[in-house]
Amino acid sequence: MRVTIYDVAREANVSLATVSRVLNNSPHVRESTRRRVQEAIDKLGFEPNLVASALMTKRTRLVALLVPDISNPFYAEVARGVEDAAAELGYNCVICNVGGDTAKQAEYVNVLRRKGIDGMIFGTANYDDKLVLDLSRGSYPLTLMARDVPAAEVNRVLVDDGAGGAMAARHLLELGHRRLAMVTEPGGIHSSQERARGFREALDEAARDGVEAVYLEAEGSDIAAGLAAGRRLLDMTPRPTAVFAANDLLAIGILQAAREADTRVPDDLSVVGFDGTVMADVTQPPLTTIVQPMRDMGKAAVRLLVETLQNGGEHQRIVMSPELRVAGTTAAYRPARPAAN
Amino acid sequence: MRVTIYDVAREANVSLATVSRVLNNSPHVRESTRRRVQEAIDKLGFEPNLVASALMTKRTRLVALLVPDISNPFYAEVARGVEDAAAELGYNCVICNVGGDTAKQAEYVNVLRRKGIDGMIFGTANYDDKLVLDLSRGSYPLTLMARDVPAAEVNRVLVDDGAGGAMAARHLLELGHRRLAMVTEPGGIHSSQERARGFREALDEAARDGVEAVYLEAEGSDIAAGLAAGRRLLDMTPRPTAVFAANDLLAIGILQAAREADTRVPDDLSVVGFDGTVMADVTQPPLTTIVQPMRDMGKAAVRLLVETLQNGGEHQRIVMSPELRVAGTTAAYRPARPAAN
DNA sequence: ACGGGCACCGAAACCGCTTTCATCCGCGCT
DNA sequence: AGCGCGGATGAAAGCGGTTTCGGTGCCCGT
Repeated sequence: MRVTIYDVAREANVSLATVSRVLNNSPHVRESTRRRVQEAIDKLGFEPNLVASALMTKRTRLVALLVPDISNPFYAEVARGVEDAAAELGYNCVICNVGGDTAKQAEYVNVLRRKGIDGMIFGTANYDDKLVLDLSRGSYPLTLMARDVPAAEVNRVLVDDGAGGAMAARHLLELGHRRLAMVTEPGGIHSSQERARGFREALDEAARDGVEAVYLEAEGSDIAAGLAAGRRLLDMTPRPTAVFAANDLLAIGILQAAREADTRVPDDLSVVGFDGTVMADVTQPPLTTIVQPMRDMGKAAVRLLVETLQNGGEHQRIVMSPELRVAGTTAAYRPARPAAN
Repeated sequence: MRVTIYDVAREANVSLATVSRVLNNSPHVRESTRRRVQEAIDKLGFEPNLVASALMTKRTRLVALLVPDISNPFYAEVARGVEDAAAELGYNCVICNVGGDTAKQAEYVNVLRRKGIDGMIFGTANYDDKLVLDLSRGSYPLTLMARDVPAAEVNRVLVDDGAGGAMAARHLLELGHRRLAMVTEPGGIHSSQERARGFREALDEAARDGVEAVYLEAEGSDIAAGLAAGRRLLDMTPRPTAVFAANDLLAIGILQAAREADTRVPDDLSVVGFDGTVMADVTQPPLTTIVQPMRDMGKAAVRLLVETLQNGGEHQRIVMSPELRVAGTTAAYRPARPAAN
């Protein structure tokens, strides 16, 4: 049987209450008794059972992170930030892969709450997520990551997707490209739409000198979808000279399509991605991309969550800025295509 | 105040004990009472507090996964498998990034135990990890992943690293390479040494026809370390025509070094990696590598853990086989280097 | 000398569930 | 009719802490 607070009390000749006070650094305990208790604790090697404590205090110091898929480098990077910050603040972090499955997500949330998890970070909410709305109404501590649910009363850590899209557009325009394409993620993925909006608006602003743009919706968010979209793109006439993909994986797929078609990147086609995961560093050439501060986003998410856990105050909203990282897949537009290589 | 088992008892006109029996599917309750209780539960929307239950049963249905870094694609993939299997078995999974820090790891283990985590999966043990040995002596449920601690009484899920190394060797020999190199991870990383051993032994076996091999220890396990090692490698005379790297990141670094040096892969240099992470798919050319069944390893690790959690039986040991995946970075040795391109 | 206030501490209730143990009841058997 | 038995149920004791509430003892002011 493990040593309990009771054993300590007896050893130190005090009551349970006093031991508990010492454990919790209550100010109302004489220095001499505190020392006596501490000695008993050390002598017996007592380690408080946090489950028991949680039953009374209703705090497990556990938070959950819900993501579509932890093996996706973007979420892995976010998770790293989350766990780092959580650990620093004395929390542990349970991870859940919910895929795209709403029912699964609800099930997770249910058991997590029963297990006493103090709060959650959603990296996976839909635009009008019913679950998030319900939780927020029940004032369960929440912070949303990267995806917003406008109607909910919760914390949020977002990235300015619109600004990111605009960065991509301006970068390509500055390189002299005038026939552009954008490949978006399918369906109602809000961030993808925002990126497209920012991209379009930045183009419109510069439209005086005849910029054309075509928008393609991919069938998925992964490399395969990017490959398919890339093929379609390269079949167009006239062909775009530059393309902006809503995430790195799509961009990588497009690189592969270009290689298939013997289209040289960046000579014949410039490509810009979005996210800035490690994957962008290992392509050849390395991918020019709009990078999100993934780790910092994760850290900020926990900080907000823990803040409301401890002070319960107003919900906060943090919007982070993405950054253009120019690498090898973008180059100045060259009007005359060189003779067949 | 949330509804408790006590409210249900009153509503259904039974005692707490009976409600508890219904909740736990105890056989000793008459069908009619079971139904009555169930109705009360539904009516009140009762959801059992698992913290309270854990206090009594000593089971939180929480397991922990300790890895050096979740943002490393290898561990992210493993984590995915772990979480999937855990969820299937009714467990949740807390993730910890321990880096290489032994003290940090001990600290994690300490608070996890206090929080009542049922068992742990170590993806991060050293060869003679003191902590693992202590835990195993205290018969705390454990399973080791990918890294072994021979002296410990625990479950383990391993990959046959030696066999993997041998596969790499045989593949390169079959392609006609005779001047080989291997780049290992630094220090006492057991798996890396095993891979080297398997590689060497397979070479020795075929050594009759004059095979040379050089072994290089990288300064780290990441791309940068691979790049540095690659540079050294390419400076050698005579230069190896094929290289086996102890992991994909090192291999990718070597590819980058080759590109710097205008050495064509696979024409002038064949490269084999180890792991089979997504990163191997996005290099150009895609990396030939020895793939580990990362997800399955994660799943198996949880299954063993949960098994000993529930039945407490003998500790098991599973050794999985890696597989050679031939992609674009390996090609037949061409004795005469073609004229300058 | 005496009342009031404060710092410190202990007794006991409590968090919400599980589990043991005793009780009760109905039934079959002799 | 009396007895033993087994299955269903309830009372109560935990699990290991936290927290409230009240009681000391001591110091201070008057």
